[in-house]
Amino acid sequence: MFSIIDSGFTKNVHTHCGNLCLAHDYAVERFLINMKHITIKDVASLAGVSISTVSRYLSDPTRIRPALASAVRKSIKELNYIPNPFAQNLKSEYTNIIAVITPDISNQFFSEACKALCNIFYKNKYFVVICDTDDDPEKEKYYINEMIRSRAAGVMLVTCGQNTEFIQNVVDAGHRLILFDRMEQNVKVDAVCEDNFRAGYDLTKYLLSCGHRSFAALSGSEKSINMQLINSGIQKALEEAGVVFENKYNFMNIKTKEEAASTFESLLTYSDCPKCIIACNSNLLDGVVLAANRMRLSIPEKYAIAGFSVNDPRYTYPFPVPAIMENPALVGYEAGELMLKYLADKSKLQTPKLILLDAKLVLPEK
Amino acid sequence: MFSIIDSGFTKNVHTHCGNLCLAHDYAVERFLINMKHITIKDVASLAGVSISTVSRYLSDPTRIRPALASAVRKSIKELNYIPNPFAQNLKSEYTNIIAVITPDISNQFFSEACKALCNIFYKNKYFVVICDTDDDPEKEKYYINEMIRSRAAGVMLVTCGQNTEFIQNVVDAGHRLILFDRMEQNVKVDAVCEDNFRAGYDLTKYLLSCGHRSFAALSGSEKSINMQLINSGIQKALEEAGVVFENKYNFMNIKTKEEAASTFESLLTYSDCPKCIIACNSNLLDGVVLAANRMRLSIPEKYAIAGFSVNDPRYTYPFPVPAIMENPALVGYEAGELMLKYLADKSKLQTPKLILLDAKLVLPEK
DNA sequence: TTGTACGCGTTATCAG
DNA sequence: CTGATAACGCGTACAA
Repeated sequence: MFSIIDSGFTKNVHTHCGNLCLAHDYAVERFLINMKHITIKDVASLAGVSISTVSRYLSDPTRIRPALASAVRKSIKELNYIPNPFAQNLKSEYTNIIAVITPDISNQFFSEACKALCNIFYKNKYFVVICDTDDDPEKEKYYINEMIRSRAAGVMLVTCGQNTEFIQNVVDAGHRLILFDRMEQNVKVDAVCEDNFRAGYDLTKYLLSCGHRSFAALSGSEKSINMQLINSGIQKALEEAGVVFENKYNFMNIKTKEEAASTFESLLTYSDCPKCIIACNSNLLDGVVLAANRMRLSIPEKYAIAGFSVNDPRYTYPFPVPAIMENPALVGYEAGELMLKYLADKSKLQTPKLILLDAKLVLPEK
Repeated sequence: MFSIIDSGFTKNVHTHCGNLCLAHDYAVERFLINMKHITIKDVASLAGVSISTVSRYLSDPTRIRPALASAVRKSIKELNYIPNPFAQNLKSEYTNIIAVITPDISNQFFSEACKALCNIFYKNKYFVVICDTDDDPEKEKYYINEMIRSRAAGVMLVTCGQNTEFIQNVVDAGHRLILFDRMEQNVKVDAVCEDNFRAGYDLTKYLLSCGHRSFAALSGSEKSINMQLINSGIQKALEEAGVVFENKYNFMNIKTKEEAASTFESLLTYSDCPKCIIACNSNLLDGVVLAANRMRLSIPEKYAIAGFSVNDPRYTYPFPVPAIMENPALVGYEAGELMLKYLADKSKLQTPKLILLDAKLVLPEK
């Protein structure tokens, strides 16, 4: 990595496997005392061949005479030689770096998506670098710039939503960038997202079909595109059913699990408390369930709890909770596949597409 | 980044902020059509100055005549110039890359530790790169090798425990490597870990003080150093109290939350089922709590559940659960601070230390 | 098949 | 204060 895509891995086979286990005194001395890295020149002179012979050996050991090859191999082991990726890249201008830029690596959704991306790119001989932006637009810009500067082969981004123009310019400049999880409606860029509008709609339709008519909703940041889409979906379903959704029961900008729990608890003190509570993300759903457990509420007899979850609700909650099961691994996988397709195609300019993954409504078992 | 530590950031100030927003046709054309990056040479010729003048401008704009400085600035903007980090590093041999190598980024403990590391290094102008090894020794070796190859300034590693010799050699070769969360008892290397032996001991002592005398334990992989330490701690406390811990109630190698739940459920069918269940990691504790909720068990009246949790048990579980509260952010923070100290000291060889962070036993509120 | 020599983009040294 | 030039380590035409 940080090296040429097509030959970097071949080289590793010959030069890296276990090298460090055989650190020769000479190499250690040069490194520790002179702080000087072993170069191809050292290898060449020790092996008694020219630099190019070593270079050739690295790219394909069969291209040189067997006798020299073994001398070179010995020399490489002896000196514990590791090719300098910066010099390699200076020539090639290509790297196998894939940057994954997410707002919050400690969020289960993103960490699972990252995991999927790591796996898919590892298999395809790319090197994944994960960055955490804290949903800070400046940090996001910084990391994107740095990854472009590093000649990353591609950038997978979950944007905070406040770098619209910047992202458009990056894409226009010809860099391979794919959004995942969060779309940007005004940017011509590829994106792989879950269909959150549909998810909100489907879930609400189902709850209506169960006979529910009074709803409360808890959601995260109102700036979040996904929260907006989910809310639109919920609204649409309710409108179609002619159910009025009182605004005072639409709790926005709830950040933590505990905040969700206490919101639900205080909601229960209302005389006209809705019977069906929708939590619009995994964290909030956990919070609502926590509160229900604390209060030993009868679910789903007295109240119905529904929402969005990263985990399978059937095996996560102690009572029936119909929920849209998010699939971060699938989002990561699909986004990764799309990136791989672009990396394989040399063509850079394509009509950007928006891939919407189906929302999966998981119902309680009978 | 992937650039010189001391000057990379200064440069960013002048060259990167918002550059991409002003992509000039010329640059776009050169990049898209010729696939040729803009170099310092282009900037120099457009500005009508020499390469060295531009280079000087980049490192310190005040070092050249104001008139030329503004010409250079204009040229840089016009061409949307971004210094090539590979060329920079080829000269300097130093990077500000910090590699964070973890077994499973989707595990909450590690993702929170990574988050802490990202923050601390971002503040200190280092660039964090996260890698996921899946607890595969080969992947672990691969990533360590690649990061060394990339001249990473430091490597923060959560090892799978099967690369003992390899890690020792890396450290001996003078690379800055720090272990966190999991120690290696036979390697002379710095490590920052939670005191899991003490944690197991303290938790068990507390449970004994509550009057419990019959225990069951659920734990993860028996190969895991942390599981071993926790178990030793538990055993020690029990021995001291003269309580016999029946081996058949020591359930090892439980992997998933659901497996923990069903283990507990089947345990309840035993006629002599222990009254106190200890779950040795966060996931397993969640599973046991899930089962208890499902079965509406009276906790802590009929059974006591205790264990290890990443989250504050008082706000996570609907009933009292005494637990060792793991603190991944602190582990990350302390490990990061230690690395920063080493990076500041130029001295490379130190007696390695093992920093054990205190286990925090969180008791239910009265 | 092997070696020489040049260039990649940058920084640093040295002359002017 | 500025410009020419020599490195940095590697890959590769080109020459032998």
